[in-house]
Amino acid sequence: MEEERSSRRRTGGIRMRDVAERAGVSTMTVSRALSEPAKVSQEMRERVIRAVEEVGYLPNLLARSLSSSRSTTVGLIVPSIDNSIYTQTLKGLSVVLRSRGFQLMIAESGYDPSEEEDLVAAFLTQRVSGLVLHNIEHTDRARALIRQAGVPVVENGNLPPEPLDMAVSYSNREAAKAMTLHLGRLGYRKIAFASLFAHNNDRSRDRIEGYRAALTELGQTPDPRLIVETSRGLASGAEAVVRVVQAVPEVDAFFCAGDVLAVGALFECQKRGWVVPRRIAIASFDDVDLLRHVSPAVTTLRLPRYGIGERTAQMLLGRILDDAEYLRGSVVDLKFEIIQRESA
Amino acid sequence: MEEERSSRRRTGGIRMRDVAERAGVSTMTVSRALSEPAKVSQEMRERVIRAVEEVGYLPNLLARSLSSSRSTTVGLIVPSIDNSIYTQTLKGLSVVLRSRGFQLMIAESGYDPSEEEDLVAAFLTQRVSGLVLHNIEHTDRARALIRQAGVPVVENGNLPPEPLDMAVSYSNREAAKAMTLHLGRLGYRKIAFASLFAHNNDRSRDRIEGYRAALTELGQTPDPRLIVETSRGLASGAEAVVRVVQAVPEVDAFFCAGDVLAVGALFECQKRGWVVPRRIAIASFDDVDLLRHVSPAVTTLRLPRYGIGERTAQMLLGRILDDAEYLRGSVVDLKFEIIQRESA
DNA sequence: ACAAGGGTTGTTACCGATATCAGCGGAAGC
DNA sequence: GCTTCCGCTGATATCGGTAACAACCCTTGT
Repeated sequence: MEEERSSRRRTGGIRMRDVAERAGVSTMTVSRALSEPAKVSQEMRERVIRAVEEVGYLPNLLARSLSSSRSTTVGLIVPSIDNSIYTQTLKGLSVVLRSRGFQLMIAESGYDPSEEEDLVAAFLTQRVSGLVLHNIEHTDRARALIRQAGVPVVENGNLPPEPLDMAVSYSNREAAKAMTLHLGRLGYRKIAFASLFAHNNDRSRDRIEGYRAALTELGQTPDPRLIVETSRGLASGAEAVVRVVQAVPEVDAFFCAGDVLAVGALFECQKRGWVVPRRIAIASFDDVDLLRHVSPAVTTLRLPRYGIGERTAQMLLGRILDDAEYLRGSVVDLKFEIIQRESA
Repeated sequence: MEEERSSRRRTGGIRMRDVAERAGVSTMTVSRALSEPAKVSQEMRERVIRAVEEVGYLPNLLARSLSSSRSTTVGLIVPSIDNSIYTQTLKGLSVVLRSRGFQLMIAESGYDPSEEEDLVAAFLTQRVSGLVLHNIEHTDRARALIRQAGVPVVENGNLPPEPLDMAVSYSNREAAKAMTLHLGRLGYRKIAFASLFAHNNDRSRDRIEGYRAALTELGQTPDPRLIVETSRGLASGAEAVVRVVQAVPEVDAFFCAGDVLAVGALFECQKRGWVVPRRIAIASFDDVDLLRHVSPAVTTLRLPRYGIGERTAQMLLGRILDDAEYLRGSVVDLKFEIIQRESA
């Protein structure tokens, strides 16, 4: 005559105890059979597996994580979730994490450091076992929270001078510099640069800096009229061309800090009947399929988006699962590549 | 002389008990002050809040969820994470969920129903309190798992004839049909259709069906040579044009089942010196910025991508937080819109 | 034959929170 | 004045697992 002695009504489904009773063993044996099969005899393992299937048991990861103080989720914070540049990195992360049974939680900060801070807190509250941040700039409290929680973190939008923990990226500064130098070597003298808004965006700022550094190296003094800040989108690229041309009609090259901007710029030039690259060269940041298929095909930088995600996940897992303390402080530079095509 | 009586070493950070001791109250008062402030006196509330800040307490959501059998995470499964069509929906979901303190977990099934099943199990194991699926086709076990878990689900890639629970989408069939009819009314007679692979893809299949239905309504017999199945990407769009033109040179309209395909097709036509829409019309599925800015601007379907995410999240939250049982079984059709431009 | 030790399994005490119900003081009702 | 009720707080059991250690069986060494 079994009686429910608990005053608290059970809500959930089948528990480990049910499996244990069915298999005629203790819950510890079930737990071990599922989590550390090597510690259990062949026979027990099979009996447990069978019981699991018979009763349709799904482990409760909340309970497991709470008890073992170890979770299988990783949090990702990007500035803006609907920006296509993150999808490749996201894919790389997802593939590697999933292969080891980890889940990815994603959120967007809207380029707002204080929102990033809130999200860090929210993720820590969820007890993620790792964090991925796109920014390399963080509020003091965000840094403190992360340090206090002792959670491994990878920054991956840029190479941070002082990494929070680990970092995987390419150098925005060096990439912008390399392309600008490349244009200079090709003979272009009046190289304009269309930047995305640099407010709360370390990537944009570094790109501008790289551009400036290259000009200096080319023996030029950066001309502020050749630098325009704009938002994302095709229309912005077009508008950027208009603004620069108005200020400096003799501009002969246009380097855009984003693929979409470059396409917008290209369309605008074509609308004006300007032959690219004869009248004006165009170069882009970040390779996408589109840039290879427009005419003329656009010279651009290939960034290791997928690899960043992949490597980020590997390092995080190394720290979480294999306790690879030697990874702490690693800053991995995955490099970029200039793709020379017809537009410059 | 306090002594650690537990044999198990504590790993975590500051617990609710620490806050309670600091504030000189019981953990229940802390718990209530944080989760149900109305049930606690003004004074206690303030004392607790102060103690929380002083000791730097972050609640443990794993423990909360386990104890209350209520979680604040929602799982999203998409066929392919690096497809840009999901970003708007993802954004809509994210914004609404976050506003109510929920986190989004995301995973990709790779168009594989059995992988979807595994992911459903993985998410249920994580005790998500809601699921969002892009597919409307699922394995029997996936359906069973979901039913057994009693978790609210929204399907949102298509309108399902038999919803698992709730659905928010537009009708792929009706959209394809509407555009095809539109082209027919504009006077085009030989309308080709470029489809994405239909294997394990209900959306693709419904689009083809809609196209067929429209032709029938136009008094034509669908010509299999005018339907090509292809993969994603600009190159595929171009190649699709090549294949159709070879088989049916007199084709006068080309309806593509995806924005990227349409651009690829447009480029190919221009490469061949064909005037669009004079020689051949082009129409696309799904609106993106690019289609408005190419020349000629491409006639397309505007799909309620963001709204789907938003509404999906609202319905899920309704079920989870407000116990809105009346939502069960709802299928919301958010409609589409034909954007008439120059290419057709 | 007996102690030592490895491999398995079970018992018990937690992980960090919340549900439930009891207790307590003061206002309201008669 | 005394009972009733309400608002607030706390004690205790529990959510579904795992850590740590004890217990047991059997093999091995001497």
